[in-house]
Amino acid sequence: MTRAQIVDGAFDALAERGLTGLSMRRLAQDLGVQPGALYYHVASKQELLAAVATRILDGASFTAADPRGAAQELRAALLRVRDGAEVVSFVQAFRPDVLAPATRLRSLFADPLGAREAEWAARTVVHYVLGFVAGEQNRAELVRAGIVDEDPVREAESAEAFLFGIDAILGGLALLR
Amino acid sequence: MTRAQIVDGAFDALAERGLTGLSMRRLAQDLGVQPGALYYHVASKQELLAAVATRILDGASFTAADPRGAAQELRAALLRVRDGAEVVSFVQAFRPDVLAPATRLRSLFADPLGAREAEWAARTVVHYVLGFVAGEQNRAELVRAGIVDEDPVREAESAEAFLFGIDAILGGLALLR
DNA sequence: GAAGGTTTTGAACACTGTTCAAATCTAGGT
DNA sequence: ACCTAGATTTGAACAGTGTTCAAAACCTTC
Repeated sequence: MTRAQIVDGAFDALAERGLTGLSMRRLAQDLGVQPGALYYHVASKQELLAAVATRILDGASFTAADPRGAAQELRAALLRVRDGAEVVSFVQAFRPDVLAPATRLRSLFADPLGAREAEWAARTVVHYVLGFVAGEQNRAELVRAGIVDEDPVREAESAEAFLFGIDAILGGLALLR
Repeated sequence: MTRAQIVDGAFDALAERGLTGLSMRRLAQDLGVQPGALYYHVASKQELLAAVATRILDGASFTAADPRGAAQELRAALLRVRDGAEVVSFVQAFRPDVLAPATRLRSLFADPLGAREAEWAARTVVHYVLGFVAGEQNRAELVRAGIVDEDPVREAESAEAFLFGIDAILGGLALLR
């Protein structure tokens, strides 16, 4: 039993059962081990979730040269796994450096803007992306739980809606150069 | 013991001890009652938090005629109570209508934009405000817990940073008219 | 004072994350 | 082959969570 196996298991459990279905006990059960064994390899559930969040963000290569593409990459990576945005948001709360990948985003703004403003610009984009995708995935969870009905129109338009906001933000940032 | 008293107690407990310090048992203890008694007046903790979130948002009168002022009002209301943004975000996840006050925001965009776009614009602003304030308050919690040091510079600039993002978004939205 | 409805209790259920001494397993060295 | 030392795992417990529900207590109204 290695740490990597545990992180993998947590990632898979998250993808399959969502964040509410991811408990240390259930994870241990999946791995065929007692709960206490996990704590030899992992300090806490928070630390484990931080590793999972990093794995989620690894899905975004952040190769795009423009902020628009980077934002789309980030959204895609978050959407790839159930509750992805919520996990990243949660981890960001106590480990703000999880979004170090977003440093790339910041540097994309560094040209026209000052250092401080580039930081603010990157954060603006990240807040929006995280909030938007969390909203998408939350709705998906409500649908899955049968609390609200599916909304095919909204789903079909979600990419368009996302880009509407991104383009507004980026357009506004361009004005502030 | 009335429902209003329970919501008040929950609100006060939230303001004093934060979201992690707000349990049904502790709340019952504060009110000098057994935990089970709460469930005669309140269906669940989720429902209770929804009521608390509504109370938090009541702090924002949303009288401002411009989106910029409305966003500042929303931020102020969230900042008024500890973990305010997180609570509202959480409630929004299963009761999207909590931000019905933001309907006002949407109508502010309805003039230059179409109905669909006005909705997207309002959501963009709300995502940003919620994310930004959650970030502020999370940092405050980390400071309170002694995990990170205070950052007076950042704190002093937070209002400026907030408006930077808001102005970028609103400026960009104005371009899309 | 008795009846009836409203509210509270007290105890339990089924979970949660986490800790830790004791048992087990796995090398390495003699 | 045996033994020792270190690395893992177990099993049980601790302290907490939200929630339920029969039974008790409390009001009111007749």
